[in-house]
Amino acid sequence: MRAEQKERTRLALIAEARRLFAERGYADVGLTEITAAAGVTKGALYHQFDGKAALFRAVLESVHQEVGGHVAAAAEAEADLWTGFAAGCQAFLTASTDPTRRRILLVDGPAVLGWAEWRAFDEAASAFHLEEAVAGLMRAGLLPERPTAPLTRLLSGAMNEAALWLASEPSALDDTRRALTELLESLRCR
Amino acid sequence: MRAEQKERTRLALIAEARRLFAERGYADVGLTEITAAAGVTKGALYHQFDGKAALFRAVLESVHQEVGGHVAAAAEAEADLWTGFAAGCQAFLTASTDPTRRRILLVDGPAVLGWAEWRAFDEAASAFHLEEAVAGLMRAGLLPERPTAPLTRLLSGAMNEAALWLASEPSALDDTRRALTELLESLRCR
DNA sequence: CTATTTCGCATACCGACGGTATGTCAATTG
DNA sequence: CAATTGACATACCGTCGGTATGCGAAATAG
Repeated sequence: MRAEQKERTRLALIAEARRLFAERGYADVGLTEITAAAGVTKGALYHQFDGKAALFRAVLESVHQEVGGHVAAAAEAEADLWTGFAAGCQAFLTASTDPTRRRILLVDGPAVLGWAEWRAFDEAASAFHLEEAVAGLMRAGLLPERPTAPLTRLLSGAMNEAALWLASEPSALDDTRRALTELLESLRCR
Repeated sequence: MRAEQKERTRLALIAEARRLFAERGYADVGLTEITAAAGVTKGALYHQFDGKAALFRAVLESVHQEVGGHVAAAAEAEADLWTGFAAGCQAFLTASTDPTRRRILLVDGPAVLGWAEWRAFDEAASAFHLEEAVAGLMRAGLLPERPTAPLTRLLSGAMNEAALWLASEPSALDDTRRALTELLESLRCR
């Protein structure tokens, strides 16, 4: 079938683009290199995507879905609401630190798509879980009742930055996980 | 004097580049437009800087210095150690939200220079104050004794993200300032 | 089983961009 | 005042993202 062939090309382009973007960054990778790695030509790329930014968007989407999946899985594996929340945060930290995701997700993402669009993706994936969790914890009396959005942004940013930092200081992993746990605990209602 | 002329050209290029980068982002502004706005040609630019990225580096440096100055001024205006810390954080939030700084500092900065180099700039300016403050608060017994670096990164990231978010939700300013204050207070030793 | 259409993709090409090599002229210096 | 420096302009190059067009195989109709 032709549709299968089309999908194969799409997936190959996304996979190779993701690999190269993760290694060297969006700006330093040309379409020629991506298409060559995927075994097609620029014509194929422009048949599948609206341009370089659109290809990046597709890559970012796959990254976001993976991260969101890890976060949700870790959170749901815990019975307790608070424990699930903490586990989700740690899972987010781990998933975002992964070198196949970090740069695409946290560095190039906002710059290429603009922060507003990047945030829309973030919201649809991992940040959605985070804000839902925050809201749930407030309802359960585990966090003080406040507007959820600002706290969610603060927490999201803290974890994003920590993930980037861990890339350059991998030995600080344990300390960082502890610091994150303590930060969350300090917010908890007693 | 010739040196004065050189400095004038440098400053004009930095000023115009900053304005344009802040408005439309690094990738969408060509050197032709920058040099035209500064009243010189590309030759002058390449005489002063090693390239587009080097010009951006100079721009980022000026932004960082401004932010660092605001943070330090706000912190030193308070007599109390903790109050100065909190004021510095709020000042950082305000200074980073400014549209002439936000995009350059928080979005394009990491993408253009790479996160590692961006962080070196951050460290030299505002993050230095932050980590010093955290260390001082631990010595004074106002924060639990822990490794300073992870907590500093978490706080820095939280404020960065909040600043970006405020750009799209300016009405949330008060809520966000409160949320930041409460976050800091919750960390404080009692 | 051919004729025709469809569509995934390759090829060839364009304008614009970042970057470089070279030229020029005023300010400095001895 | 001759020689030199250096701040800058001009002209040019290679490469990139993007577009227009054509081809050939698979799907579909008669």
